[in-house]
Amino acid sequence: MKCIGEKSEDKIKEAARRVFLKKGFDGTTSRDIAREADMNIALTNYYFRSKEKLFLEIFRDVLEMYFNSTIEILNKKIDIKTKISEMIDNDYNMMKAEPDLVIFIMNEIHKEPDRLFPEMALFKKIQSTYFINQLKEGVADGTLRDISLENLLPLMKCAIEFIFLAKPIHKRLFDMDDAGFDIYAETQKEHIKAMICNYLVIG
Amino acid sequence: MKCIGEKSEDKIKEAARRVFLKKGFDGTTSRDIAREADMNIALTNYYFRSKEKLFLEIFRDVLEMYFNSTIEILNKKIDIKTKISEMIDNDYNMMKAEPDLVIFIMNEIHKEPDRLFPEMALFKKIQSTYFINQLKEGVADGTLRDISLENLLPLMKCAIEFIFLAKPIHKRLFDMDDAGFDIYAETQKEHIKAMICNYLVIG
DNA sequence: AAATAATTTAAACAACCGTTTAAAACTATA
DNA sequence: TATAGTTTTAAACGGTTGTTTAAATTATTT
Repeated sequence: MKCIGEKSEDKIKEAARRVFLKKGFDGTTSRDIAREADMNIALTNYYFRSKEKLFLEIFRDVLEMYFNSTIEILNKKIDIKTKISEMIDNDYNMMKAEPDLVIFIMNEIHKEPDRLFPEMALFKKIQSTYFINQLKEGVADGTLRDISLENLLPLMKCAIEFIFLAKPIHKRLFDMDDAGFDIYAETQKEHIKAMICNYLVIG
Repeated sequence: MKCIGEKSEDKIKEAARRVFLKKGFDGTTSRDIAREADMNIALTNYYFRSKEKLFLEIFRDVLEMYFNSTIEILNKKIDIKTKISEMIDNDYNMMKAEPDLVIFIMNEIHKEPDRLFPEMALFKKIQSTYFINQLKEGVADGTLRDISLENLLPLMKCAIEFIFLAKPIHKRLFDMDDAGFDIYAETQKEHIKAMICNYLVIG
């Protein structure tokens, strides 16, 4: 077997991931992928049978990557304020490292909700993290405001992800370049941390 | 002139708007639009010259619609707590009436930020609303927390828009049907109102 | 080294894309 | 009612799409 450099299959998958994330499924052609991977166009189908199959494989990976770090943090045995701060930092770092990831997920699911969801396992995991107990206990003993996971989790995610989702709009709206946006995003991060803790933790 | 029913030009534009919002520019074919409008395929180019020109016209309308109601509310002469509540209600109603609108805007801009922005006029309008004065005054006399419009405005928008943007995910994640989601969204709306006012208004 | 298997290639496939054409059908004016 | 102008039509255009083919090349096994 040829072992110089990556295996062709992986090269194609990584190239396809980049192109799909940037242009979406509909905006990506087989030839785009082949060009990005610097490989012959027939190899996509040789290794993955079809553009659709390749896409589904990548989408599953991307969705798992999106949720896994969140689940990990939710399960940490740390106090709730620290956990919220870590969650938001984690989201912030993810959006900086993979700015196309969330808009890609949301848009592809929006266009065709049914075909894209994997087995329930991933979702069950979120429903049963240690964070849920922490929240329930805090609400029971009166140290935390009465709020469900369903409502709290999106509050943690939305503020950071939203400004990155609408990054071009915010840059234009508030006259910022990329450096200015970075500073802006950091400020936003601290606001949302303070705001949520303020609201959630009583006393 | 034939005056029974709508004019063909309007019929095509409205059909195109529906299809574009649902499937995006890349996912929409000229034949999709013709079929949705129940018209011959050549008429799209007869009235709008090209798919691209038709799209740009629609995109401009949609972007304006998105911002105009926000600007209107920001300019109202009402107290800041009421204004925040109205802003969030307005967003909520818009997301219910036009669930495809925001993800459409964000995704199209994400794919090609440069070509899609109209003249600066719309953006200048947001920069100079009455809300800005309200905020600055409140910060100056110590009744409001020190926060910029750039940071506050997205906080108002993100919570509601985000859960609708990720509606299929949230439905799946928390095991809700459409009725369940509606209740959930209403709860979220009240949380975000309380949370922002709590954070912003001192004392 | 010969034979077998795996990989890569250029070329082609039918189907579909956005767009154009030229004739038909329609409306308005004289 | 004849004529000019507008709107609609079916059919076709060249180009691109995802996918397949069969031959060429490379790697592995005998």
